[in-house]
Amino acid sequence: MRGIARLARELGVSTATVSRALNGNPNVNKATREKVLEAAQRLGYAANQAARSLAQGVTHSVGFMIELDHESTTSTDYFFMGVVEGMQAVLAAHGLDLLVLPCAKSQDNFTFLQRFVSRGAVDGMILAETRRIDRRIELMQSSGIPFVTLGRSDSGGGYSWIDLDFEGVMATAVDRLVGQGHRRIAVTVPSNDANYGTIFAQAYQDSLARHGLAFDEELVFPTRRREDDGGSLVDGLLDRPDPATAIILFYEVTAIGIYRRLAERGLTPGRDLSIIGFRGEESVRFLAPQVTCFHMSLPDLGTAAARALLAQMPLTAPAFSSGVLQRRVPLSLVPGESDGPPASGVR
Amino acid sequence: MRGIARLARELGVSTATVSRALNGNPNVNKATREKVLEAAQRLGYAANQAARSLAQGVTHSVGFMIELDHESTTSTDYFFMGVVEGMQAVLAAHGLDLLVLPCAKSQDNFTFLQRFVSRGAVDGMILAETRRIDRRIELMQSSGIPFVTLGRSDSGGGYSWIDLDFEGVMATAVDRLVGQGHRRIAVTVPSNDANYGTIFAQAYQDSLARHGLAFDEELVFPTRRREDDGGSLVDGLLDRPDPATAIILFYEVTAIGIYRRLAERGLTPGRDLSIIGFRGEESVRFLAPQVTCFHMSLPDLGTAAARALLAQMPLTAPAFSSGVLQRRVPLSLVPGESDGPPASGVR
DNA sequence: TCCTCAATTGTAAGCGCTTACAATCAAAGT
DNA sequence: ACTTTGATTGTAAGCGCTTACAATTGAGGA
Repeated sequence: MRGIARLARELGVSTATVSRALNGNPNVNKATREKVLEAAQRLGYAANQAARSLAQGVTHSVGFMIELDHESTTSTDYFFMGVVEGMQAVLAAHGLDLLVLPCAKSQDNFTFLQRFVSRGAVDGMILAETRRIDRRIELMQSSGIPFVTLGRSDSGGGYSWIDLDFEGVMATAVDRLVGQGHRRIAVTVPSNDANYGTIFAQAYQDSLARHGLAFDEELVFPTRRREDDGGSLVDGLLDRPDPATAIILFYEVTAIGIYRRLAERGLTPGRDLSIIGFRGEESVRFLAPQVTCFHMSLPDLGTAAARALLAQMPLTAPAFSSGVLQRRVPLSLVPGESDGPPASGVR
Repeated sequence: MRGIARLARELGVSTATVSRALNGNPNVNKATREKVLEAAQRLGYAANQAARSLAQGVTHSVGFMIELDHESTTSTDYFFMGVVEGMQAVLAAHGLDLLVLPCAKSQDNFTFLQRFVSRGAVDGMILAETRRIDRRIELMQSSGIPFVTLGRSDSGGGYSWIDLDFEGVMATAVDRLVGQGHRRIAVTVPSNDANYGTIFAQAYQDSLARHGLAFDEELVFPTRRREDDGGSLVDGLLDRPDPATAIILFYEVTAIGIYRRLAERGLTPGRDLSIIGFRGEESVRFLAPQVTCFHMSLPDLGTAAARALLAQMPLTAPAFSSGVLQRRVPLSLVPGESDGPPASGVR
């Protein structure tokens, strides 16, 4: 005999009483409860999770599905760890376990998610790297399991998401550059199919429009998260009749290639070409002159996601707030020396 | 009625037959099996995980416990993600789910682990960031659940671990430097309590001894994973009667601070001070001259860990190989220009 | 003294799935 | 024609826990 039954026999009470004592049910004599808890402690007892889930119909755990993809932002340990830290803290405070579920890039992410969801392995789900069109969202909606996405998508109806405030960042960056006198502002966008690329590009267009600046498709450069892409970029920017004087980078690492090529051409970042990075990354912290970029609290992002999820979970949702929550987490500008007024005689 | 019972009724067979069909039990008529599979597919059925685990006494999932610590090695660029990639692939190929379990730094990691283990939430466990003395190992051993650690420890008896080949790296680095003519070789070691610090330091001593070089405690510098620590280091190295001419870095980022300070002193890396980094990190890839360092395949590390675990799991263990597996994953030298013969007139 | 009621505990029916064992049936053997 | 045998399916007993409901007990009230 094992598990709760063993405890029950040991103490001469029924399994029901043990269960109640262990679960904080008020209908247990105080003395009995203590006896049970003591014995549980002594025997190193912990309720079997499968049995518990089966009986309760609830797992007390939420999944965080991530995709293993070198190219993606969320796949850097730093980003991931930071976000998870925030999530974990909030969830743990509500008695929920966070299970990070890594999906291989080669694997179909829809099927992957479906498995966990339809098997009832989690009570809630957080999805990362949302695509512009993402079937996972409809899947989650039809499953009825609470979920939140880290990133917006065009799929599905109203659902909860947390995203970076790309619009705010872009507006701030463009405002700053325009204020410095720039008129030809280029931008890099991610070359993958994550939705943030589209959003970033759109925000760029909108910001230009707000200043009455013309949108030139040739100033939009799809780049990968590799520093090398910075080199050719510089040539593309400058070797044209109407060169750009500033650039906003989605991936900050691109700055490394840019700096290098600028140096080769005898040019100086911040003077001959103004550069603003999106999210400050560690690899770039050491560049001189320091890249002007935006910072954010990664744990806060995780916290926000976890909270949005909790708001939908029957167990924890405060009755009043259970609903769709959509929020853009702001980033704050950290001025460096990589931007400034455009050199008059460009080139 | 739901679950398997629903399917059974729908098809006019017993739940036992459905279960057998779904699980690939050979004692099912081929036609029946197809009928069942078709219906399952059509109705989007997937077995409830809790029920399955309870009945089988097995979860088909393994945990990978990590600790959330921004400061540590692991929180850099792409360590965990790479490792997880390898693990996930191997485990998935054996029908096992990988659950990454993040433990907050503030949380007691022993208790954290104990919860998952004693509740029977996983069939196997992989532990990261092993300490020199690590109670988790005894915990796992007494639990009887198969486990592997990423990193060695002095705790427990014989158990499976996978670790980096610190000894090999150190030997190669020292050999190389000595070959170039260096006699005063310094080293940085991590200032935290993870076991790899001790191992690295020991390997350093051993390698020196092999060359008959004296060990000087003053040439061992505990450093954090911050580039800043490189600066003071340079002064400590050079401003002494008997300056060091080379240094081996545990954290490669330290090179950034070193380069900076060397430049301030008008000195050149590779000429005035030879530098060899341990594991090549993204943040340092861009330094010029390029840092001589070691590279490894992160996924291979994960793969090795997963395999070592599988060898202990009754379901998957090939009868012959179920046992303790201890392996040091080698790294390969990637020569840069940060090392070379010591300048004759040092300083 | 008998009854009511609240506090506490026990009984037993599941939760959804697996699996040992029994049952059925048709093909094959004698 | 009758038994044997293998293939296939059904029956039912759990897996360890929760929980509705019934049972017990003692205190307080009529």
